[in-house]
Amino acid sequence: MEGIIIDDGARVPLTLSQQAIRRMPYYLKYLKNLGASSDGYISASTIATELRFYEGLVRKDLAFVSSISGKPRVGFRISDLIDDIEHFLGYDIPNRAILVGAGHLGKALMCYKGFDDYGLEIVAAFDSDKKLSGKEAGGKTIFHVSKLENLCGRLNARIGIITVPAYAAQGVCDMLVSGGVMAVWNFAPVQLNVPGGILIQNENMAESLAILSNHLMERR
Amino acid sequence: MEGIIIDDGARVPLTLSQQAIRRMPYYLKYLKNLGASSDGYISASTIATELRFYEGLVRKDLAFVSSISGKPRVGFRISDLIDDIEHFLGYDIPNRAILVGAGHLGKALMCYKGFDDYGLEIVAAFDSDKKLSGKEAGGKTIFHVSKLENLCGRLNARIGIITVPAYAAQGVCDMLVSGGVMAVWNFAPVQLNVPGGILIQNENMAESLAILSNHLMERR
DNA sequence: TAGATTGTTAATCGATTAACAATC
DNA sequence: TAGATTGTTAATCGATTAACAATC
Repeated sequence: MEGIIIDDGARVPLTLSQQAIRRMPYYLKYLKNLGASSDGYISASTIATELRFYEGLVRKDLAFVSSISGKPRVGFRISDLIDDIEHFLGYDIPNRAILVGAGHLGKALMCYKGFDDYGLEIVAAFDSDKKLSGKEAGGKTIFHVSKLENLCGRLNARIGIITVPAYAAQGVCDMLVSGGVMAVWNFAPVQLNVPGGILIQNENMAESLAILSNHLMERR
Repeated sequence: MEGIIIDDGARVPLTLSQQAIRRMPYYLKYLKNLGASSDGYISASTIATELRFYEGLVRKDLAFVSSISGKPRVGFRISDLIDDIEHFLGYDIPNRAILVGAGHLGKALMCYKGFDDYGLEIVAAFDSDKKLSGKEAGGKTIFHVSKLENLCGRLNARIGIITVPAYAAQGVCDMLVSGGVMAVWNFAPVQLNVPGGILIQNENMAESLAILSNHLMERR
């Protein structure tokens, strides 16, 4: 089993699985909602019960991100856990992003206030429609897509968000990569090709709809 | 190994894994894009290369949804595959849905044209803001949320789409369930509780952002 | 102390990946 | 025939789940 061995012989995996990373926002949200009592303590067992995860799973997840061990009979200090998870997820250092495709979905994302909580900051948007150039949505300016590669680096954007139609997505992706982004959040229903080291995170609603539809089929 | 044994002794799994279901829209999209040559044939090997899946995986997936076997040296008839996948996903019988929460994201979904392709039809929307009652977006009427439970059944909606803030999501979910939906597409960042038999499909952007942010952390 | 909670180790499960035999 | 493609079987991998020993 892969892992690093630290001083006292304990063994910790080198990286957290994607699924485990996906669980982190749920822990964070739950812990933050405890709010008032946030100078208190909480046990992994309680978290597991509330979120319907297995206890061992929660313990493993927390052991990985937590800077300190939980105390037997007491649990973890809530405020410490919150800090540790936010640090692990990098929410303390906001990630700058540019968005391409200022249609309905693109504008909805530009207007969404909640990204602050997730350390995401959309700094500008781009669209191929010249009528949109110079317009604003959610307080962010929309530029013509021809300015993308130039502005991307100057804006210091590390994330590109793609909300264009499927047929245009690969072209946009290439521009984002040459503009210097290191991760792409792709809402278009296509598999994008990128050089190694660039992360593609697909938010493909077609996937979700496939699961929903399949479930309804089975219920007939 | 679980499975049913059919006449000729071949063994086929009873259900397709969630991951496999998620791959279906990619197959479908790719096959449809072949367009012009769609009275032709295609091999699983070609599909695998194009979509960057393993050959065996593609074969297993296609064997499950395809009504007929592929022919050695020839492959599958494209139009047959398209029909089979659309049938498997239930895209030939549109699923009626109601949406709750006509904010930016809710409106974006109401205005999105692409759902036709995925067999989803949003028939109405609901919001707690009385100023929105009677308004329209994407050609669909917005009703006050107090009418939800009554209208849900009458509209024959089987899917409920939740685009309200996190704190309101569970309440909305309960209404949808008592209104008779059998599946919930949840955009709020919370784990919803539902009775057995109801499917919850989470579209939690916080999960994706966690992965993006974690990747950028590691690149530093 | 007894017991709640911790972290760890081993077993199970399921999907992916690789290797192979069958078919036209 | 030789070879491309098929479907199947076995090996690998990794995550979840269960069981357990350690700690205050």
